Amino acid sequence: MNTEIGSKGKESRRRLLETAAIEFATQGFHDTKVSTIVKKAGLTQPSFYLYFTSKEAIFEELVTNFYSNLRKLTESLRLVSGIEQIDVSKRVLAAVESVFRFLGSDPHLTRIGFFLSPEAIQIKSNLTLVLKENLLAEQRLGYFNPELDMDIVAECLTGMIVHLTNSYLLPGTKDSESLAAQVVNLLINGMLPK
Amino acid sequence: MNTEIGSKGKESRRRLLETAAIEFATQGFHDTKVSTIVKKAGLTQPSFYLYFTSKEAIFEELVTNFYSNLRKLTESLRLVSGIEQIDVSKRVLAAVESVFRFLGSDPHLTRIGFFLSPEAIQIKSNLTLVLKENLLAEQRLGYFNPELDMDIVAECLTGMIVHLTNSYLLPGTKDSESLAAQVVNLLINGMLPK
Amino acid sequence: MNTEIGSKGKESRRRLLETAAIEFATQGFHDTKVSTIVKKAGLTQPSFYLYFTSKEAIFEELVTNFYSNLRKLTESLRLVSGIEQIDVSKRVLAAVESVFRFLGSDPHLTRIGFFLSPEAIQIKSNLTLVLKENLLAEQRLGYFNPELDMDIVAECLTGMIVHLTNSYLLPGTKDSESLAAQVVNLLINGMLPK
Amino acid sequence: MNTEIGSKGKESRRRLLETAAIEFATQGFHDTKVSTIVKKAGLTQPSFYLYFTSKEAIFEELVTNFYSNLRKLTESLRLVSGIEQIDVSKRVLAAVESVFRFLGSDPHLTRIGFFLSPEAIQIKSNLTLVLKENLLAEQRLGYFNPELDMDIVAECLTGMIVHLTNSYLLPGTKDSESLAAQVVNLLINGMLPK
DNA sequence: TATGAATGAGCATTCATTCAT
DNA sequence: TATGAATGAATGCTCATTCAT
Repeated sequence: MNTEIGSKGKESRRRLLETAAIEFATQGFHDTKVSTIVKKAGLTQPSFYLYFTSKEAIFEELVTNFYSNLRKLTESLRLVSGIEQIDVSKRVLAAVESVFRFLGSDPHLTRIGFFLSPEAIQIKSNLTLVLKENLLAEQRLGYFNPELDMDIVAECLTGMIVHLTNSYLLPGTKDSESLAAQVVNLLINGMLPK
Repeated sequence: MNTEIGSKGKESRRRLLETAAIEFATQGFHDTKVSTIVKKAGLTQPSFYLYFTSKEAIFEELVTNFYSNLRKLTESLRLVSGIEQIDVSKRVLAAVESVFRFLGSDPHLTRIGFFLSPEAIQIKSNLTLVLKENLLAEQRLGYFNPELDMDIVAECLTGMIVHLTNSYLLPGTKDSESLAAQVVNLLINGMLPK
Repeated sequence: MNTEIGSKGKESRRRLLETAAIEFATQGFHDTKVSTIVKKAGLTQPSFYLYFTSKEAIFEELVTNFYSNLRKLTESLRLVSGIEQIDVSKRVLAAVESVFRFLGSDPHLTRIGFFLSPEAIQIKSNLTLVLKENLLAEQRLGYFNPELDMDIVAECLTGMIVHLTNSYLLPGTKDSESLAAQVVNLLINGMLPK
Repeated sequence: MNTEIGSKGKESRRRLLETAAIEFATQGFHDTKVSTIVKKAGLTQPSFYLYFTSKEAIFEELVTNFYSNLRKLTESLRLVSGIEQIDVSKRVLAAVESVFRFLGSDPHLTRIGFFLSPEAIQIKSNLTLVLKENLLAEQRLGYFNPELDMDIVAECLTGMIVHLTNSYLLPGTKDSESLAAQVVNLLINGMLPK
């Protein structure tokens, strides 16, 4: 931990992170053994501790990576809301689509951050928050029913996204675009016949 | 060894299940120790194995309990759909409300069955299935937009229910009735202004 | 750690303490392995942790045992000082002799308490203190040179005792009585010819 | 690999020895890590093995340094005994004083040689030996009580010196001169009133 | 029905040491 | 003369589980 890490070390460290992500995502935290990680990364146990202080630490780093990526996404969502778009549906659709695309971009990390980490609740609520803000802005502009409690709406949207991610996106059964389209259509138009 | 369990034994067994449910729900499977369960249940470790063959077994029994309760609920939902009700909203509301009430009735078991068990996906899909069937029936009767893919709608509904359960119901922040009302209103009417 | 310890358990615990004392005394703390202790005590590693929370804990218990035995001795020395004795030499001799006898009674514990434990300094200073008090009492009664700094004298006496214990008593080269006699004679009469 | 050590290398080697002495003296052998030594010496682990074959080796070298310094001292003590001095007390005092001064000159090395090394007993007995020889010479000249067993007297003197070194000299509470004065006075005159 | 005592199997972590450069 | 990277070999400790009573 003392010595500076050169390019070879960085590569080893990267490989450990990558392998660990797969293991954690598929086996869970406890059933993932340090011995397995290093074996699959082509290293030995002591090397692991050259780069990470503990099994907890590498897990936490993965969670943090996911979280900070998610934050970048939510930042961008906040900005997008200002950009002009033809109609509300399209604007919301674009947002939800980008969320699904993000979640599908690194399935292992998503599984870890959303379903395995103790901070999952906090992480999800970060997403909920930005969704709510955008929805509130639209509501103020008169695009949405003013009686809706946007706290709940945002939670519902998060719930749908999380669940569909688990059911269709991570297994690869459906793609981000079609999921987003259906979620947004349902949410905006409701179920009643036209 | 294989003698029938008397009343005292039944009581011990019940206490173990009860304690285990709390521990599993709050600590997770791996961080729950058999030693802790028995200590809190006022027994010793060997006694545990008088009633359960393993730590996995008691966990599985809790999951099974949750699952079979859920099945009873879904059976009742199927029946209810036949019963006459003034309008669609009321019928759907009644269903969603009963689901929330069920999920809130034993929070520890819900947490275990929905969030901790490896069968969580299967269990949720059982709920999704019955929701879908009911929605399909209404759709066939013309109450819902015929273009809606009820598979997705049901998954979305499940997603909302699961997430709100986690965010509001289990922590006790909101009650089943208000949660159900808001979910159903949103789902049926959508977000557009009237 | 939870369950009450019955007679069989007490015996196992005693055996572990006994074995550990030998190992620590002969190998030192770090070179004593828990695996060795349990093997020599006829047990397995987990059993060790049934009775002691850690390797540090069993070591500390041995140190504490030594220390509390020593305290009993020093208490008795304090009392003895009141008892009438023919002359000073005899009184001092009796005290020093009892110290040597104590130190020789459990050589392993003595080695641990005096030479291996981090509290060794404190433990020795406890002995020094009681020696000083007794010497001071005699000095006040006019039996000793009033110019002597009894702090230093007591430290010197402790130093002699500790060193001779290490050089002659623990190896078994000389016995308590002769060691005490020579130390006391030297200390009281000095080296000058009569 | 086997090249001579240049001035830069000598400096590194010296720094390692110096740092190691501090670490060993304050942490003990096992709790001193090679990684810590090199870090504090501003080097890396492989460099350590450029100068010392093992952790044991550097420790041994420190012990040897102490031992050979001590031998120089004992040689000088042997010589001094021939030099004329006004009276016995002064001669003995000079000897004890020089011992204390030596022991106080490099506290870390003293701690290592006297209290940490496995050869501590042998090292101390070297000191004891020369003290005994000097005392015996004086005794033969009639300056000391002919009945005294000089083996024991020398051991006692060593014990006092060692203990006072630990209690007062190394902590810096008292200086060599006053310690020597009190030890010698006590030893020569004894405790009885004049 | 219950328990005091014991254990097999495993796991994270540490550290002195070395290889290749 | 120096170091980034890596490792062999241990070791303390935990936990679910069982034996004998």
